[in-house]
Amino acid sequence: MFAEERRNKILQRIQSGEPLKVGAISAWLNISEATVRRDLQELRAMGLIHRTHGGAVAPQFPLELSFQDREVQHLREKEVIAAAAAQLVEDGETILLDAGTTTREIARRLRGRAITVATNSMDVASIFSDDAAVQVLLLGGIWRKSINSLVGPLTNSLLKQMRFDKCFLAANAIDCVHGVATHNLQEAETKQAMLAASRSVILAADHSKFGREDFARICGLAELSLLLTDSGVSPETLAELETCLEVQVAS
Amino acid sequence: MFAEERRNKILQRIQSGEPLKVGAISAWLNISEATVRRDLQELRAMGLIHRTHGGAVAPQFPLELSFQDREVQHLREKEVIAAAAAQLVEDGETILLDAGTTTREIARRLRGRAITVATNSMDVASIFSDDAAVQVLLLGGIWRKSINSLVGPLTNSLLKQMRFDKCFLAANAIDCVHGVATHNLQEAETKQAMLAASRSVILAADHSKFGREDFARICGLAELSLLLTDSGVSPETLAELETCLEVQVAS
DNA sequence: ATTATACTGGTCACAAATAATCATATACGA
DNA sequence: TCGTATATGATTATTTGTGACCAGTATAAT
Repeated sequence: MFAEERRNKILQRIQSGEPLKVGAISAWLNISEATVRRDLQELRAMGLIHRTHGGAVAPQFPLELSFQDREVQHLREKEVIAAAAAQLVEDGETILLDAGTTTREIARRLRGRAITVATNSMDVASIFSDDAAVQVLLLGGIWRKSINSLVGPLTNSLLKQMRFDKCFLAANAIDCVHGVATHNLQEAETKQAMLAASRSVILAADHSKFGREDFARICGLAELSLLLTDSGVSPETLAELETCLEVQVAS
Repeated sequence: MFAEERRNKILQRIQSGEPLKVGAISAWLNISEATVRRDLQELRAMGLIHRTHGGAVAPQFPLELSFQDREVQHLREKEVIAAAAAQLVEDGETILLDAGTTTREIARRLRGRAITVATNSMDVASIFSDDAAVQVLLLGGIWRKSINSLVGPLTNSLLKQMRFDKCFLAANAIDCVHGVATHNLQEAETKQAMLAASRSVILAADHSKFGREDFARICGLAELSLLLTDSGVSPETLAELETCLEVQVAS
């Protein structure tokens, strides 16, 4: 039996919706499990099946493709940072929340508080959808569907008319020399406007963001009020950062 | 049973709107609660579910909105009106869509068109969440969660800075003498601002709205460019309306 | 407010599955 | 026939999924 033949047989059964185990295929076709795994690897590389631990199933296009398939990186760290961030917020304050997975975590911790939250992120806003305590002000703008947030000149001009107690900012890259940056110029502009509209600016960023550079510069570190990060940051980096601004390590 | 399979099962039940408890899932699938929590954590990280204490529910937005259809009154009429409304829109135009069930139907008919849609309704915006053709401009403002739209002085002042080709307006009450009205003063103000920001204003309203009065007046009938309604309107009412403005009966 | 209960995330350990490596067998062309 | 390339099977170290336990914390009841 040729390899090609084998793979077709496997593919057929899996595409019919039947989940197959490696051991079952091995016994069925009288080949070693190593070979089965190699076959499945091939099929997966072609996108014809979805590999799981122990076997394979048919790929589900309808669900997976329509949603953000990217998982949240460093979820643990973000949660720790978010908990610390929420403690910085006092009742009655007006808070500006940037778009991002970290700020989304912060939003979750702010549910039920007697505050006003302004944001340009649909994800952040949606967290308060059933929250009667938090008043949500959604900034207007062009809806960038890929990141599910509102950007553009309208968003920026809106921010010029407002003043917030605290702003929680997110960023992709933080570097002592080059400052804070993100990947998109338009987003960077919006973040700059947020920064200018807030009395106190707190950058919430896990340790993976440090020492990285990115295209669109937002601001220098000195312009921030506080840098909130997790304990994964190396002592050297931490020391270096602390020469530029106040740093709080959440744990 | 593979982890993937398990998560799909869980996801399916939760997305159907059923709130699930950790213990219930554990018993249902014969897995430990620890594993259930890890699964839910995965799904949450992907943004597919909303985690709560003790279990999980479907995320509020935008998933739910595009699927869940609240009971719409006069749906048949609204669909007819919406189809006619969509035909009035030309490619390249900038369209302003009011909040309301009729305008939501119009939005559905505009999917895939090469246009820019501005709206203060989260429901309307969400219809274009997976539409690459339509550029969506979401107006900012205070999020009134009960009607899922954005209102307030900010929304109104934003509209002053814009100019739209066409505006599709919704209203609760239409009367030849008393004009167009709705139930909420704040909403009425926003609708007035919409009216002022558009070259052409089309009021989309099914026949049940005629001859009714309501608290917050929006404008007189003469200020509208076109009244779009369904064939359920009585001949007398129709004749009366036509003395005030242009009327199109969709069928 | 205080207690009681339930849920949570963390760590550990165990088992299963995997990828990496090596050895062997087979096929093919020179 | 030989040498090479490819496929397969076996072995092993590593990774991953799972369940049990525990300390901390949120929710609910009083």
